[in-house]
Amino acid sequence: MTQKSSPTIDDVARLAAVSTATVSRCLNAPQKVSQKTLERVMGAVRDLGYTPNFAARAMAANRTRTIGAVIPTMENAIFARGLQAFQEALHLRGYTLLVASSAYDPTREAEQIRTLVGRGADGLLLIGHDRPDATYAYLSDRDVPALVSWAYDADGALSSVGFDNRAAMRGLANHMLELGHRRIAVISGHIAGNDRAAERVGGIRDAMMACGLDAGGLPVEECDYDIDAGAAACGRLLDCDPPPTLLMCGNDVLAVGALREAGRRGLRVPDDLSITGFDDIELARIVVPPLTTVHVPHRQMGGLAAETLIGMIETGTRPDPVKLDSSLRLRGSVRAVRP
Amino acid sequence: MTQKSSPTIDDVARLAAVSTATVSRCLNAPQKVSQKTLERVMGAVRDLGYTPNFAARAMAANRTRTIGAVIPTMENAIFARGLQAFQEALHLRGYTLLVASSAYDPTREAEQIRTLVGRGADGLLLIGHDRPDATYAYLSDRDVPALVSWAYDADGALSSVGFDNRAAMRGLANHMLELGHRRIAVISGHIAGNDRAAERVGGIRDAMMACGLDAGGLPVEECDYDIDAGAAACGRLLDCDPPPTLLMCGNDVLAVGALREAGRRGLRVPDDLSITGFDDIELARIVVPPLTTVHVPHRQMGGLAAETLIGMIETGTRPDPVKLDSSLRLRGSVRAVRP
DNA sequence: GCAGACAATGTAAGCGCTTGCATAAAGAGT
DNA sequence: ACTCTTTATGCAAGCGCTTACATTGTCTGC
Repeated sequence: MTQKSSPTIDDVARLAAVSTATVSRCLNAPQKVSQKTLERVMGAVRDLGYTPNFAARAMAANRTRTIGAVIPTMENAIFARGLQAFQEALHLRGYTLLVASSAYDPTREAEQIRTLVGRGADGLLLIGHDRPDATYAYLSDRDVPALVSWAYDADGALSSVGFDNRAAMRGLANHMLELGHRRIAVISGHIAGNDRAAERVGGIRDAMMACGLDAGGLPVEECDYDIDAGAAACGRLLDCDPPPTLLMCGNDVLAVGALREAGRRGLRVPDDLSITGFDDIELARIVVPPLTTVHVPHRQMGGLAAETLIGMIETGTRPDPVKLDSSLRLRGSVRAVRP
Repeated sequence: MTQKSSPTIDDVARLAAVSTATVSRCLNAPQKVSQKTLERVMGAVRDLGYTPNFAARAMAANRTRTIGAVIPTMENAIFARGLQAFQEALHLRGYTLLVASSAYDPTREAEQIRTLVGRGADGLLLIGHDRPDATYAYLSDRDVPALVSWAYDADGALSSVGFDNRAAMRGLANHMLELGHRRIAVISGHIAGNDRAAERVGGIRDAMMACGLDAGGLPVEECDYDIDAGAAACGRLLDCDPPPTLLMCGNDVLAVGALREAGRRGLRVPDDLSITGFDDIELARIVVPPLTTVHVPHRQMGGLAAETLIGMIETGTRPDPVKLDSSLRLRGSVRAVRP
């Protein structure tokens, strides 16, 4: 049914009156071929509308110039944006991106990794460090270069190009403590299997402890990373007595949910309740009031991750981990506590 | 460097003491193999951690159970959502999705189509009908099943599973005319090469003409599909004298941009200016005021497109086009004109 | 004019899988 | 007991490309 009549390299070779080897060289290493032959062959390629068969190429060359990425979800714009930058950088170097998502499930992640490797990915980009040993064993068995992003851990099984989630959230929490907030509650994504979520909550605790506060009593609601779940979690936290003056959320999506729930209850943000996010997606600037959040350097991270991973693939070396800087974005969703 | 030691079908065959043909059958047609052999082979597969090599498989079988989709952009959540549904439906049938984006550029779209076909896509999903004849010629040359979504045209070169953009926007425009709006302006995405954009503007003109209004004088600003461009276009239209009482936008993203610009200028929406969108993405319900818009049945469309395309691939028939219904979502961003 | 070096091209062996066909084994029917 | 099915398995030919190696042609420099 499919590709009834796609021209093959043999057709091109015949039409240009050369061997298939020469056609292959014209496509992959033109400098090895005489000008005259090159033109003739490229003419034949054009006339036939020839496109090399990817599978055959992958099989013969044992590389695909394809890189796989397994991200937790496409739903959150922050990953979409980061991948966009990653993809653009790959494209400049002649690589193609294959994306799969794991829905924050380690089992699915392992499956997706296998699929991508089976599809011939020359290297992999993964998010965060927290995954089963078996997955790491698989990667090292197969000798597949892999890089972690979105997190930074100098001692991880894989090298990383990311930022320090803990320090970033600590910075934000410090700022909030300076504004006088003491009744703090947290809405976090599920922490199991998600080091970014764990580190962010950890950063808040760090800041509280440095202030001499009891971080053990910090109310933390874990939920899925979507607006409705964020709203529900916000509701549960607001029902506490006394209610918090500040809600720190694991990402902007949860914060938007919290904002909505606060509005539904007639609370004014930031006068009655301050809310913070994390990621700095476009949404953070569009909601009313705009969200105070942590800006994640997604473009820089994507670009650098691409360069680094390509380096690993082409030179076979393990790179030094890179820690990028995040920064605070102070906007209207927070204010100081009334004295 | 890559896949130093991935086990092959030969390794499995040796370990299970059968031929490679039997291993292949265990994986692809288990009912053709005796229970005993099946178990032995599957055990070997598990022990070795064997994953079939995709490229080899594609080459030998000349099909990949992969479907390609070329969408205008990943940035707009409406495509992301629609693809999500498409992908889920494909997955149920054992197919995998490969996505590429064209940035609304017909040349890039043609490239991406070639790439996907070169990668062995068994079929393609494309958005809209407006593309060069050469692209259609390529597809029919190669006998690649392809389906159009997001638009409906009974006479298109390809069959479609979509909705009537013109009728949908006409419905919204009718409603706005009933509310008394007469000074209407439009913010549209670029119309060249984009039948959806063209049809939506056409739908507004239809409604106006049916009301006896001069559709020729309708101010239309074309711009890129992003928030900033929408805001800028909104600014240009508001500078007209007299300014419009209603801004109809080609999609929700543009409408959010318009909303922002109106706010920046101190105009109250909907009291001073009504604004409408199109698509009904999540954002439409989150902005203040929430957007009146047209709900696109993206989930239904994605699911049905998947079924239809798989049908085309597996039976080789050309299906009847399907027209789905869109519906209005009336929210706070519009109000009747003061008498 | 000729050895030596280099550039351009061809030859052919796979890469890891699927599948048509041949073969072998096991029942079924008479 | 013997043939005829039916079922399970093996054999081996590709699928369309890349690339190591062999071959041929073209200059250099002496």
